[in-house]
Amino acid sequence: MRIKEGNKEKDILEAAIKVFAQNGFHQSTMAQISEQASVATGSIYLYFPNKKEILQSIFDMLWNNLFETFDTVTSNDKLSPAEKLDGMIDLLFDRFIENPSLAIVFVNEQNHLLFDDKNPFTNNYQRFLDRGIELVRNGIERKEFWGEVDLTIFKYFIFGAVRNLLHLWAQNPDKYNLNTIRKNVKYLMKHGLVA
Amino acid sequence: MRIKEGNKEKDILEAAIKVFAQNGFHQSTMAQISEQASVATGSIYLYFPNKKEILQSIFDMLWNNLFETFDTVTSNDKLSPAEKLDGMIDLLFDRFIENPSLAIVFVNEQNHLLFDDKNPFTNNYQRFLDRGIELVRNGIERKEFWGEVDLTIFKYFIFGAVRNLLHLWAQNPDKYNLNTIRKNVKYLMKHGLVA
Amino acid sequence: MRIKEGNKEKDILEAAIKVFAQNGFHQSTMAQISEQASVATGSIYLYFPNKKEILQSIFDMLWNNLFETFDTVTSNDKLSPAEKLDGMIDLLFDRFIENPSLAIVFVNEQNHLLFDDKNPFTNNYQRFLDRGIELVRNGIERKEFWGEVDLTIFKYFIFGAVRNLLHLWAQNPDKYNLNTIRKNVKYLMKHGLVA
Amino acid sequence: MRIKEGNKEKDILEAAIKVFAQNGFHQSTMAQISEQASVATGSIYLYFPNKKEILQSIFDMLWNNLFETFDTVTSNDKLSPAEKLDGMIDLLFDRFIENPSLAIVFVNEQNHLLFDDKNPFTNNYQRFLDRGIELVRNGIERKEFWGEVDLTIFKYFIFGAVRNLLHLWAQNPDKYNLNTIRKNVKYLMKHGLVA
DNA sequence: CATGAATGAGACTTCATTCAT
DNA sequence: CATGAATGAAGTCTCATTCAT
Repeated sequence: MRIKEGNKEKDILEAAIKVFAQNGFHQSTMAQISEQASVATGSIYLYFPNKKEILQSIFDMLWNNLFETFDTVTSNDKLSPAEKLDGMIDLLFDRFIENPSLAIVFVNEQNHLLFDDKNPFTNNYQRFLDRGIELVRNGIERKEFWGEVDLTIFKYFIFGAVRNLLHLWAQNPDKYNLNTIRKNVKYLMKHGLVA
Repeated sequence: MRIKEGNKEKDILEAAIKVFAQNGFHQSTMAQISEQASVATGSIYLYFPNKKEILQSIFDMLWNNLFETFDTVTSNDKLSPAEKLDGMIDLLFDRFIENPSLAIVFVNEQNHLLFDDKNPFTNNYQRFLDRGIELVRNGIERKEFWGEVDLTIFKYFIFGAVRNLLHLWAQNPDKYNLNTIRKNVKYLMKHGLVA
Repeated sequence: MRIKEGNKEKDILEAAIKVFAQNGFHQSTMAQISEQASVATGSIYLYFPNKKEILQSIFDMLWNNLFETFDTVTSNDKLSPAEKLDGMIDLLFDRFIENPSLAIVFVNEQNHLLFDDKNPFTNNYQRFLDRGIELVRNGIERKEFWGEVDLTIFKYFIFGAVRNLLHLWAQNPDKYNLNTIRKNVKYLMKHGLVA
Repeated sequence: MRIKEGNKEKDILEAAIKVFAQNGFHQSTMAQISEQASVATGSIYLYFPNKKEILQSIFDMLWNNLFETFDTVTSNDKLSPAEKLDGMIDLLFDRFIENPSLAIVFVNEQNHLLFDDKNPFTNNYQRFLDRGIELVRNGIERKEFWGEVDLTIFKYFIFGAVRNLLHLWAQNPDKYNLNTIRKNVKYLMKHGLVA
């Protein structure tokens, strides 16, 4: 038999990320993905039941991955809530810094999946964000954060901001310096615009 | 005489907003739009050359509209830069408060258009945002705002945040109070999380 | 608008009968049908939701039609049960005599539909056969028919015999004379082989 | 040593019969057959050149088998033509009584093969039936059978009847008693419906 | 001999767009 | 202007067959 050599599933996933990033999910065809992955079109279906599931898998991978690394940030008891929040920002940025295409897919296509049906990945996605919220709640209790902030609103506020900046960067990784972006985000998140 | 020929173009546009909001641009069909607009499918092509141009027009309308109302906020010389920024936030939120569907389309589909080709609307969209940037620059000069902030980054930061919160609200207008969201946004934008 | 001229639905149905007869249902493609009907492939879907439904419609038409003409045979009270059965044989043969292709489709493809799901046409198909059974039951009560015969078995016996003979004829309408076949069927049904 | 290499060809054939009976020839996949046979998909091609040939082989086997046992019935000179015909009916029914799946395949798929190309099995199939015809001709000569009967027509008549009844039974072997069916067939074949 | 991953041709179906009325 | 039937290109997915191991 022809042994499943290499990691064709991973090849396909990476090809899909590139293609989705370039054309958007709906403009991308299975043929494009298979070509990018140097694989026959039909072979994709050995690994994924359909096109949507490929996108799904990309996000599953992303959030599982992110969620797993979460503890590396928060387990350190010496850090203040604010520092831990900074750590989460770093986690996100670090995850994408090697892969701008993934950032673009993340920014553009996640909504397509979010409200469709109960997706398993939603769990880790939401769970990740909710851990962040815990940090904020903690900071409020310690009087380090402003007590009037609505936690859910903050969650969407900062997540939207980060997402949009990732998009800006990913669209043109050479033009914007991700570390500058990162620094600004951390500052604005904590202190806002007003001097 | 033809009774109430009304404004068929507007009917179509409004129908499209609803349909796009519900299914997303690519999942929406011309047939759905025409039905929602109570118009024959072929009639759409009397007003728009193709499907994409409908989306385009939605954004044109949106940003032209927004850009036009801009002066109402900034012409008042008694207001500080910070107050004017608040005014821009209000402008955005007010624009969507009557039309959650438009908010959803705005949030989900704008990216599809942004990097495609030179779109005319991009002008007013960018122009609107850039006026905001002027305000920030002004505030920095007056030492009211933090001087280290990168203007472009701030632009994307706050725009992403607002966009994501509009999405949250539009998805469930009865659950979240847009004014609470608005208040939080204004505060976080200016003072951040830290007490 | 382009008015639905002629009877395109009927054209497609007739084309499908020809194509199905020639290649069998599964070997037939929508493209073949559309070509035979002088219609664009996509147009078929204006009239039928999918390929299987075309086959379905063929049988619906066939059996509804047959069932409707049934009374012309049985309402005549002067006829004996045997004569009425002969009349049913005639009904069947007459239905196909103008359309050998329909006979072939009928013989080859009906089974594909029969056990799939509850098909509406099954009703008229079964109803037609069951009317025949009523005639037999009647004949038995009058002592005109052999009392030991199992009605269901007879139903399948004679129906299978007729079907197979229709196939023989339809495959080569010029070689076999349908009236000769018909005469033999009637005789064998009633008196069997033994002198 | 390779334990029980058994007869893989036979395994595949039997698996195919089951699978074809359940789904029909065209709905059946090579993968289903290989799984049912506990064999790798590719292995099927060591024994059969393609899918159609499997079906072919099933019928070859069936008719060769039937044809071989034929003499057991007709060589007995003490039997009348009518009794010999009964014997042929028995042959057929006995062949299927242990294997309803084979009956279903036989009934549903034989036509697909019959008019395709010159199939070798057609020989034994036709030869078998023609032997039956010889018996009828013989009976006619002896004035035991009705002289007006067209031999070919009778062949298709009785074969269609039997086939349809086998189908009825095979679809639900527990509901219908094959011996009752057999008895009815023999009677109807010889004496018909009329008392 | 045996395996089953890989292939790629081809089928069904959708839908933006056209155009005869 | 308006209509909606008709078009046909294009995309997703299936599956018989091949072939490297």
